[in-house]
Amino acid sequence: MPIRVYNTMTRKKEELVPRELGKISMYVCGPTVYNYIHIGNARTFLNFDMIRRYLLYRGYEVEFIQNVTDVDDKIINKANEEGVSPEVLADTYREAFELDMADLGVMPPTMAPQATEHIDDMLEVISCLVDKGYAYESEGDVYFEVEKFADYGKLSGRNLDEQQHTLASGPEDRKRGPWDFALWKAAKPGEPSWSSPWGPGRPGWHIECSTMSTKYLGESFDIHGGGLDLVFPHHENELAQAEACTGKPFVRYWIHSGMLNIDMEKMSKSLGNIRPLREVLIENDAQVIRMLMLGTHYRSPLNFSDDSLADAGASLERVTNCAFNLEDALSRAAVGGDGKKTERELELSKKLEGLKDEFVGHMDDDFNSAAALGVLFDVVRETNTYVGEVTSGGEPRLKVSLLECKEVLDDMFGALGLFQTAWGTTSVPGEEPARAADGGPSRDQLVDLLLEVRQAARDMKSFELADRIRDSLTELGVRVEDVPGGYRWRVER
RNA sequence: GGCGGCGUAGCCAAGUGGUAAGGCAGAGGUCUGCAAAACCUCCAUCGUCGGUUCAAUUCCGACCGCCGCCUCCA
Repeated sequence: MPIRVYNTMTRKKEELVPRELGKISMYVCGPTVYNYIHIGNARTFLNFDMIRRYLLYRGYEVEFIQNVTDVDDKIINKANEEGVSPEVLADTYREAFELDMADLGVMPPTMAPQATEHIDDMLEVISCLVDKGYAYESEGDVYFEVEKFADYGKLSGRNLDEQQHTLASGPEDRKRGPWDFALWKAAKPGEPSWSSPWGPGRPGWHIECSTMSTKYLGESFDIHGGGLDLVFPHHENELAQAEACTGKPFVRYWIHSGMLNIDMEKMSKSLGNIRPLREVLIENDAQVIRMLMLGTHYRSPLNFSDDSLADAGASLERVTNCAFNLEDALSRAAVGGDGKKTERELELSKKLEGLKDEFVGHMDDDFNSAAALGVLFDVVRETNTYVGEVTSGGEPRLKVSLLECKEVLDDMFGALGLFQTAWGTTSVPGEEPARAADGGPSRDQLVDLLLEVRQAARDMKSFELADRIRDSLTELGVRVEDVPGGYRWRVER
């Protein structure tokens, strides 16, 4: 079964057929590094990380390029405010961005080209456009002449004559048409600049993406992504530049991530409701944020609030509980006698197999992570039921069937990017690494010792003492649960 | 004004021309010394009004409400 993706250009779901068999070339617009990113940015990057990981899961080789815009009005202004050079400012926030992404468990791009390191490449494209008559120089600026590009508007479905053209504060008089946009901006005093055939200046915003995406991925690469708000004008302009210059289709599939609102309102400076990712991460595990994002289809609007965050946390806990309890059961399960599955185990295998197919079916359908999560929770239920049977003794159960549950769960986590580190390794709860000791007793040993004492107290019906031990451990963040014939514990995250 | 999207249970959120996944919360039950976790059961006719159809929440139309974009924007 093929993967189907919604293509913004055609406004339809289409079968994903890569340019090259088994290989996906993908470009996602990255940050302008003038500030810490906010939770809305994070949504977009998490969505594309999910998409990338799913493509990997489905066996594609994925080349993932994400640019860093490190020269721009916003950067220059912010640098002036802070009294540092634009270069230093951009470097600072680029590094912060990389840390944020790592915290979120977003895989680093295959390559993260920076605009300032590709000025020459951009100048080449601009020259190409000037030579072909699509661009013109005007007082040291160079503009793309929208009227010359017949297909202009095909991505965003706009007819420019019918658009409200709010006059920008820019140099309107230097442009031939109101929709013409800058490829090159003449330098003003004190601004970073590079020399060009049209005098010193710096590139416009859109040109870097056309240039760098094509440079690294070639013509007509597979997927171009970004936030929905970039469709117009950013992507429309990128497309115009690239296709005007090369004469070939720029991109095969345009994918756009839906916007995130805060408490039902658009996040904006004027409303003062911007939520920096870093702040959110102080009180919330990255996995909670990912869970929240996965719960809504990537193209739908998503409302972000403390309530929605709490909600996501609660459902994530159901998953982590399952993982912990599964791990615990695994540690106490019998190897499994003659290794032959009983009717029960055969039924379980069959069910898991079916759920896995369902899961893939949902993800194949335009990366429907919300529906896929539904299936994940079905697996959680099956696992919990089986783990319950194992834990409560009765007939001996097969370890291999527990491992089967684990395999399916881990598989789905990987496909969704849940519990994955930025570097492609997993950190699924339950698989606690051995706690290091300094030669003395380890934490585990001490906790187990306490719990053995508690168990003895319970056996003697000294419930007051038993509860005291449990309560004290709870206060210390150690969660104790009794199971038939024993106990299990874990450290709360 | 142009383009686009949305309106599904208390909340979040999938989805389908044939009587609606999943999560959270809630109610009841099982298990437990208690608790926790878990399991079981219960909890919606899908904004309104028309139309097409044997059958619509799902298709079409109108209307109401909400939202995004229209060169800052993930």
